Amino acid sequence: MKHIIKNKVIAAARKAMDAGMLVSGHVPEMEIEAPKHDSQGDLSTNFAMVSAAIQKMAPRKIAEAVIAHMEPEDWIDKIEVAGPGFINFFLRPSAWHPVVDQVLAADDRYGASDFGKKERVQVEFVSANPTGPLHVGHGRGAAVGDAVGNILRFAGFSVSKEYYINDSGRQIRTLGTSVWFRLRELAGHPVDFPEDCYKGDYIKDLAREVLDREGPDFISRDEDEAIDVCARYAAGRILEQIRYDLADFGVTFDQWFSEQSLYDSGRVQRSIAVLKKEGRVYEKDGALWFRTQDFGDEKDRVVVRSNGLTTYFASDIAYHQEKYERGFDRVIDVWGADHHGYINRLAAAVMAFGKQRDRFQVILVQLVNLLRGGKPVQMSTRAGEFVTLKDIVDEVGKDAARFMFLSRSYDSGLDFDLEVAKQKSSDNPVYYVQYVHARISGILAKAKAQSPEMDVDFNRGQYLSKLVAQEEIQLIKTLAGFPEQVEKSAAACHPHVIFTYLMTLAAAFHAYYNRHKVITEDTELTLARVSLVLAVKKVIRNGLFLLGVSAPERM
RNA sequence: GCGCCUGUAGCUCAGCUGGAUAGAGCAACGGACUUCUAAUCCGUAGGCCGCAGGUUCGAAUCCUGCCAGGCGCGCCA
Repeated sequence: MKHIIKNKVIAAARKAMDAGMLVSGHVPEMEIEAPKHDSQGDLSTNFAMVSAAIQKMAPRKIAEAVIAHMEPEDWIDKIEVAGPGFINFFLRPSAWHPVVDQVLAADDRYGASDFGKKERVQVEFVSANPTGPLHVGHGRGAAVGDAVGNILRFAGFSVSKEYYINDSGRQIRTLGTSVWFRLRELAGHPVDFPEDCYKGDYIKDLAREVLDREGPDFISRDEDEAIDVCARYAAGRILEQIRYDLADFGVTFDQWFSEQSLYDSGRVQRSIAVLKKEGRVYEKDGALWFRTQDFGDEKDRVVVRSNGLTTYFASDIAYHQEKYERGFDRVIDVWGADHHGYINRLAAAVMAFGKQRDRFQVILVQLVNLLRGGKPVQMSTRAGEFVTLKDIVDEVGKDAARFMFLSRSYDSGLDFDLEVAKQKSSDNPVYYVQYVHARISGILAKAKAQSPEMDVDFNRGQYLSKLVAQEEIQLIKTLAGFPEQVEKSAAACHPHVIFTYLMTLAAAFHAYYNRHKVITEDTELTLARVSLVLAVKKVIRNGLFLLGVSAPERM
């Protein structure tokens, strides 16, 4: 509808110019949008205002000239000039009816587009160290990364979702040490458990498993070797659990990428060699420094420590170089907000490898405030006391958790109240939206039962001219807005745009539902309304799908 | 001190690539179930858009400064 209006405006402007009422034929970028108030019509354009400078005319004069040359249409009621020069279009219901048909025809592709032009995008998210279970913060990152991937894919990007496994380095070693100490405890050797080791109960479980597998003689193994065995076993098991928990949360990846593999393949050393060759690094105090300041970082960063070990940064450089070599046009990393200090140095690395800055993007997800009935839930990672993602999914369910995580912009901190997420009421947005889907399913089932000859699933927008109620037109207008919202959400990588849209659509439906019966005595009206609610059902489902939330037939 | 994020109704937040009279949910108050699911709806009330300048025909939106909160500033990951 918007581009039809836009074309009409352009055509009218040309005619106005031919008639000598406008001086320039130049058509600037204009907006066609739905005004906030009904008194301002159904659609509105700022064409006259943005043309004022070019035409050297008052906006309202331009608007009047354009309207005067507009071809009349039977679906346009009237066109007005308003405010500083807006051109407002008041449409008849027939203008909106084709939308229902479009939704039904496109079905699960309604809202999809080629906006991304198949650009290859990698979205890397979660990427938690396999040293312990995923916690709440990881949950938000997982929900965001997964939804961003879904949305970009739907908007025509070629998307790959990836998990980077930090299975190398000191933390894994610490994990091994933690298990080893607990294992010795189990075997009856009193130990002084180190302060910097992982303290959660899961470490004890892992120690028990290692002991069972390796047998009692394991205790007398060389400590260095034993820690290594513990580390490898524990990391493997924890990663397995992470995969499982993510799958339960509805998150799957196209690729799991091991940090260790970058070392094994010599990739890290090669990247460092390239930096050396290109003079990007220098030695100071026995360490090797990367001149990240040349690319806008606040200070240079160490890639090889004076003890000869590489830093985490070194493998990250190699990893990101490898991403581009795999052919991705754009790389998006989803990180917790506490890692923001890391962006500039990695961006420097990307630029050092000759990539444009905008091909690397970091989505910083702000922290989650976990509450229970309004009161903060106390957590201490050091003491190993924290609420895991699994705990949350077990308590409130996957759908409620995901919807809650995606309800706000990730730029803002998020209050996640377990009590609210569990409530089956209007306090809980997920049910508000899912309820629409379930309600419509109920209606369609009843319609089918009453008139078996009416095949609602193959309904193709019949008797749509019967749809004239204000709530019906409002509902169709909202349906018409979905593709644009998907595009907006994709362009900004903001999943909450879809959340907000779904809430709006749900509200429009509930308002309609409470005012009008779908199944009436009038067969034609009933068929028209069945088409309409079927279209609503499909759009709700498509939107929920993008957020990774299910659309239930019954509640 | 420096950097990133945030500041909008009592609370939680949308709106931020500039547009008309700033929106939603919760909480408060008053209504609607003989109905295709009341997990819903309708109404009322609630605002120096943190403060001060600037740019603009027009600023919650862009720029600058300040104030407040969160996070970060390692040869850790």
